[in-house]
Amino acid sequence: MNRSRRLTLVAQLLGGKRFSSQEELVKALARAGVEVTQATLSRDLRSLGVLKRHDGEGRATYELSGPAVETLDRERRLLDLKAFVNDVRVAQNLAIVRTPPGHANGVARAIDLAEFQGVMGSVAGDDTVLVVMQDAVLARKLKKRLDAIGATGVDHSANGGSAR
Amino acid sequence: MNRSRRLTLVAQLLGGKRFSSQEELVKALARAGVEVTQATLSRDLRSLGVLKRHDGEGRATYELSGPAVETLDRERRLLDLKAFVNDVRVAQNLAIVRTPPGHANGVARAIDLAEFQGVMGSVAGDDTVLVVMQDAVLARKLKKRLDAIGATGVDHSANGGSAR
DNA sequence: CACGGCCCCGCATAATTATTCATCCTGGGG
DNA sequence: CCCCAGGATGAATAATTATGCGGGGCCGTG
Repeated sequence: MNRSRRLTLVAQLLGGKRFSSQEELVKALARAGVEVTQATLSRDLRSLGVLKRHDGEGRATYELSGPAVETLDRERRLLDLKAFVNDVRVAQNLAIVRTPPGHANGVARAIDLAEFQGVMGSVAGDDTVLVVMQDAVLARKLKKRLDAIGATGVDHSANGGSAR
Repeated sequence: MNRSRRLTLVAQLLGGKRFSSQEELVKALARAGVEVTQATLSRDLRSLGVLKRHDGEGRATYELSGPAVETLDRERRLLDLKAFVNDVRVAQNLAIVRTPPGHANGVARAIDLAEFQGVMGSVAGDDTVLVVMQDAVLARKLKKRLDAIGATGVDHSANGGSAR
């Protein structure tokens, strides 16, 4: 198992579930067949630009750096769309995009920056992005585009549970 | 020194300089005349929703993840409308308001509080507020009002209903 | 005034995360 | 083949952050 493969896996795990400590993540990696120590993981998280946030009263969550960071290259945005769009539904001129917990923001930004035709704006919650489209036709077109991007790869099945 | 004052100060400090550990922040607070222990600060950071991220190579940074202050008075909210509404678009009966990252919530509250005519409710993401209006006409009117406020001063003649 | 409930805080300490140091590989030269 | 440089990693440990517990202050009630 080489390092960059491991980094990818870590990113995927973060996308799929909420982790509140590095030890948790170490165990998840172990279950996925990758054994590393917390020390290594700490280094990995740093190079991935992962951040730790406290949601409300209580537990911490590791998240891949979202929109706020400058390090948002095209590469990364595409990854967001590819890896973290779970489902897209359309209602009138609105598109509802489901993501793993905590990734709505990143996906929303990715959608904004991708400048799909007809996007008026989007609002991100925790695991849902609401995209307002100019009209129903363009909304359906957006869904197709996103579905297509998601179909092209990125394995989501790496870990066990989902948090919501 | 009252707690919420301290929280405000912490938020200001975070906005002005990079801090990479709570101890640093504790010292900065001390210089500003507020003495607290790291324990208290840890709790403060949590309630402010502050996050810690690692920039590129090396050091960590604490950042606010949302609106800096939690107790906003009316004065302040109107300021939000003036300063943080970047753009307003209308689609059907919805208004999409863009703000600087992290200010959507503040702006949303400000909109609710201003009680513009026809506002049914609003949802805030990170940098976007979705305002649901009674109908398209009122939505367009809202856009005009917000545009006007942004261009000039604060408009005090708002009226109407809000839901939230 | 006494009492109970709350909230906030500091202290001490537990829990978590980052780093230091020693290895172990790997890939060139020489 | 031998040696060196660089990168990655684990083990141990330092540094940082979170928290259990108890104390103190502040109401509202009886």
